[in-house]
Amino acid sequence: MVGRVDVARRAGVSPAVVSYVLNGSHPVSDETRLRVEAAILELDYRPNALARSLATSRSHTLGLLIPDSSNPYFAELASAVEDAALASNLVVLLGNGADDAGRELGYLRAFRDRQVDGVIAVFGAGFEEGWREISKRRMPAVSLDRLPPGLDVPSVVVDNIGGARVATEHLVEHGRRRIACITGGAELSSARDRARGWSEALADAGLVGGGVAAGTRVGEAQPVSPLLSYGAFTVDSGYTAATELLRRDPSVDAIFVASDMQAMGVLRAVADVGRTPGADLAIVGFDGTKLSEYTTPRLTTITQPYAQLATEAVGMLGRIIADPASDRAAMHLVLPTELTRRDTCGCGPP
Amino acid sequence: MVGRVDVARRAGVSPAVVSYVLNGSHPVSDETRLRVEAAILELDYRPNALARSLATSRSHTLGLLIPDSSNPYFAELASAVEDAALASNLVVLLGNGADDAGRELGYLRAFRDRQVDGVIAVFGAGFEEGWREISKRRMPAVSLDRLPPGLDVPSVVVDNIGGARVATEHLVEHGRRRIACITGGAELSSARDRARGWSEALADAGLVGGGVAAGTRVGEAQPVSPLLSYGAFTVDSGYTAATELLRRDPSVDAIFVASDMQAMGVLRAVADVGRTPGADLAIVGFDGTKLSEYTTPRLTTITQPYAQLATEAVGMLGRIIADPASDRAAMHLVLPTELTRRDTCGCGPP
DNA sequence: CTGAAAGCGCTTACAG
DNA sequence: CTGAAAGCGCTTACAG
Repeated sequence: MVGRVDVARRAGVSPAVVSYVLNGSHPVSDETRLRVEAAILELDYRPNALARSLATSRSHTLGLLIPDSSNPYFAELASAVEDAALASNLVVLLGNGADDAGRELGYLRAFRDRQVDGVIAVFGAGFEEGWREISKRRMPAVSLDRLPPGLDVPSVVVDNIGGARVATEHLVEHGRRRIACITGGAELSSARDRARGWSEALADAGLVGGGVAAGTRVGEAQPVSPLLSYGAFTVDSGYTAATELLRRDPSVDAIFVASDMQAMGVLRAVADVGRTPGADLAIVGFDGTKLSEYTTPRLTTITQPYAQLATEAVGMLGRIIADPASDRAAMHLVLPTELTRRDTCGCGPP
Repeated sequence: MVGRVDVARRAGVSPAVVSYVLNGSHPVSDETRLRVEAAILELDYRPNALARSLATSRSHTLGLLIPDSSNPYFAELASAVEDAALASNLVVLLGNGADDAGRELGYLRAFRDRQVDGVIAVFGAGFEEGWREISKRRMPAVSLDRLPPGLDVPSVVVDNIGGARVATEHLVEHGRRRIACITGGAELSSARDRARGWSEALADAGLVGGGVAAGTRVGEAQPVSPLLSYGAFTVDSGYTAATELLRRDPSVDAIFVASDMQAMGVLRAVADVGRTPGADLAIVGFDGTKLSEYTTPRLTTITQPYAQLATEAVGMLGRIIADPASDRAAMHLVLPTELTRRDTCGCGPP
């Protein structure tokens, strides 16, 4: 492998000078610079990033922790983060926590060992242990998509309560009266806040169904309403929940589903029991994944601003890296969502 | 940050000894080992992987290049690779080529600069330039999911021709006579081979529609049959292609769609024109993504062995890394697919 | 503007 | 079994 020394020799300068022209941090005469640049090109030299990182304490690498990278929603989110990282000249080290606290912690350590400049984490099972590790190691980090239970950490999330309210209100506008909610894991702020928004909207409309034990912490959230079902943000979970819900209470005339993946499962379950989405059962999802546009019928959903979420998260991380002493507790960003009207709510053909 | 020297001081030994117990590569007295281990625990010391890599020339990091990581099929494939990598104690550096040759090359360089132990690549647009870079830099690498046009490189792929044949034959068994094919980009071996399998099955059954300019290279593949449509492995592409196809030729009674994502778009298009999948139009997809189980109607598809593909790819890469002089040209693996019968083919309710 | 030298945090012959 | 020392490939004061 050709190294800096080879370039120096070829250009007839000292190795240090090669670094100087590489980094442009030091004055170099034009004539010398040209010779070195020529040598670099001729030898097709590329500096060893590891050695450089060791010397500079900057790896230009970002650790990204995702709870389930094969889930299309997270895949879209991760892809957006990667784009934003690339724009900041950062390469992504990817960790799929697989909703396992041990695995999440393992990746966090692997990231730290490799001296990532920072991490963007969507924690699953191991939020508390994970964040403790991050704090202990003083790693720059921002929590994306969800908030840790009871911890004050830099975060970028969407207005889950607001989005869920809009979704539910839209269902109410369509004349629905018995509106259920199928959401994700009760330990996730995103899942709980979406249930909360649904609950609040119902209360405002004078409808029954509310009561989510709002503001609860891990373990405390209970499906206090028979119309509310906690599960997981997966297709299977949505399928199971809807099957169960419709069996238990056929009078349900609408469902706010807190993720598109679950909504796809719900659509399947609804077809199984012979109901017609958009007609005798209105449905609104959450996420606005690319796929939501192609379901049959088309899914009405709450669209998240992926690119913006990613850009803001990377930006926030950049600020923390630049100024480690910055007040991280004050870094919280909540982005708005948007209602995308399609067919399952009743706006279009069933 | 606590370093090896701190541990050494605390344990009352030389820094070298800390390395010895860390790596277990050198004899150390039990008593000393215990003292060092205690110091490591007390100081919560973790070795700097960058420094270690610089000294050992092994980064325990793998570069994974994906053409579109937000596409659910690739997300599942990437996730499988990550699992396999983890099992081999490798962390994944992820690059989303975004079907852009320049971006692919950029990631390849970023991987090399960071001294990845090897790369697993699913090339999009820049197969040739990308592989040239890999060869020039002598990076251990294996091509996953597709073969480069005209290049002999280590690869792990699925039996695309065979799978497509099975899919098409199944359609024939259902009594279909006018069977179209919607596939991916004509420059991709996977897309071409699936079209080829379809064509061969038609010929075997004495049906019209064949002719894919089989064995073609980039740019030469032409949609020689009006029943064959090249596009891209995305939902939108599938939607567009099916809309166009059904408008042009309403007599089509079946479609073999070469990817599940496209099939989801096809399902949407079919609903738009008022046809009924599984009844007056049979459909079989390809990939066996998790989502395919939840479409309405349920998608019959050719299932790929994700975990096995990933494990074999990582294993092959491991062999190349272990023995750089190994005969890479001889490393080719083709795994079988499986027909998953559901509803869109006519086996189940429409 | 240029270069010798120390340092980044490890590994690993080699000598003792 | 233990340790001093060279080396991995860079960066960056510091002196000239």
